[in-house]
Amino acid sequence: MTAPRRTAAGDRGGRPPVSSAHEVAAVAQRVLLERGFDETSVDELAAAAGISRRTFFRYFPTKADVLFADSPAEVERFRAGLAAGGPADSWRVVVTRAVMEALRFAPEDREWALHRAQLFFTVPAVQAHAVRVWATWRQLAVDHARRVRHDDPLFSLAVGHAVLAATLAAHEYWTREPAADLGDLLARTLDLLLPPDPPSQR
Amino acid sequence: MTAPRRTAAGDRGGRPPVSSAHEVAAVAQRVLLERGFDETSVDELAAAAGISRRTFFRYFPTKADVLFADSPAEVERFRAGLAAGGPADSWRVVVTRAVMEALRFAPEDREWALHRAQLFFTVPAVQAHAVRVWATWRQLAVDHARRVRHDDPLFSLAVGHAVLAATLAAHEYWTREPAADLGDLLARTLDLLLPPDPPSQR
DNA sequence: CACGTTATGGCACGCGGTGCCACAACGGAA
DNA sequence: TTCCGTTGTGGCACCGCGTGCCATAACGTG
Repeated sequence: MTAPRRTAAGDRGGRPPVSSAHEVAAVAQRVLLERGFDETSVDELAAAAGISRRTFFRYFPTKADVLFADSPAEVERFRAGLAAGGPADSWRVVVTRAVMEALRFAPEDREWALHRAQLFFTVPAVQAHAVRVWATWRQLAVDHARRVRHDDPLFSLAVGHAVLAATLAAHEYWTREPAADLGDLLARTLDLLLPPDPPSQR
Repeated sequence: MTAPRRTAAGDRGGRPPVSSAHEVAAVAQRVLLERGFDETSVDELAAAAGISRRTFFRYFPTKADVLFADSPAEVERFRAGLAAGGPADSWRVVVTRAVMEALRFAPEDREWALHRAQLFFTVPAVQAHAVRVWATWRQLAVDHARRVRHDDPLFSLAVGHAVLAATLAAHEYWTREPAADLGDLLARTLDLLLPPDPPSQR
């Protein structure tokens, strides 16, 4: 019947892509940082990456998404970090470790991460989009908290929002004091904002 | 010269507005809730309010702004609440009171407030805009915290983000349990998320 | 009536984002 | 080789949001 499946061998067939999401993101990020987010149109980004405007929107559903190309990897690290916590570990420690692990970057990516963070707090459109992306983080944190306090949904929600608030506070401070270590800042803000262990009462 | 100032008497002159921001907001909010945010165009909102599309954008800089018509009043209540705290009051109590005071609504506005909260967590465009509006809240909270701990800017930032996180968590819970009292929820989430009083160490 | 003032509404434009479709570039089978 | 299915590409038209520009309407005052 119409042989829908390709034989085997690499699972390829059809026209090969002229580029990749990673390549386009790398070019676009550089251009966006150089010329400004709102001052750069998608047409310019596409031209810089050597693709058409229409193809750009196949790689990224939104102009802002090009700044979050590695977001899925971060989310996956966060998820793995939450799952890696042993039963003996305090949940606050588990969450803190997971956040720090998820947001860790290679030294050569530090400047890029800093620039991106600065975009969050200066360009409204980027910040707006970041909130939508980080909803996944929040949900993961909420699910994790629910496993600790399945009796108190408000507590779980608060934990989820606390994770985001701590992450944002650390990044905001970082943009003003770039010499600081983001990991240290995250550890401190999480310690400040994560609710304390539930008292043994009730 | 050219008599720039009108004589006196009510400070009026020129063509009178055909409507007001409050009237337009009331109509638009109803339509948006009935037909959905993304499914309603600005042309439809303008037509429903009896004004032109161009005039709509003079009343509100953005389609989403029509949902935040009373935001300035809330911000002002928040600011006043923060300033009203006596020196004997704990800063956590002051902040909690200020938030609850700012977000208090008349009983007849309860349903509208609930619907608006539901829009925050379902329509990405609204949530994105809310973040930008609430940056003012955060800044006020940060400034207030700085008066308590002027030595620790990271602490101040964390407080600011905690206020927003608690507000969001309370609203999110409220949208799922509309029978709950928003004030109670706010008090609980703020108690969970506001950092504890700085220990007397150092 | 002429004038300044203020609000309105129409028009054109740019930009982000989407649906549709023709076509290009690959592998495989006849 | 030719035909075919598959997959990526790019062009085009379209819609909605938001803005700048400008003509004009509606007021008060001289």
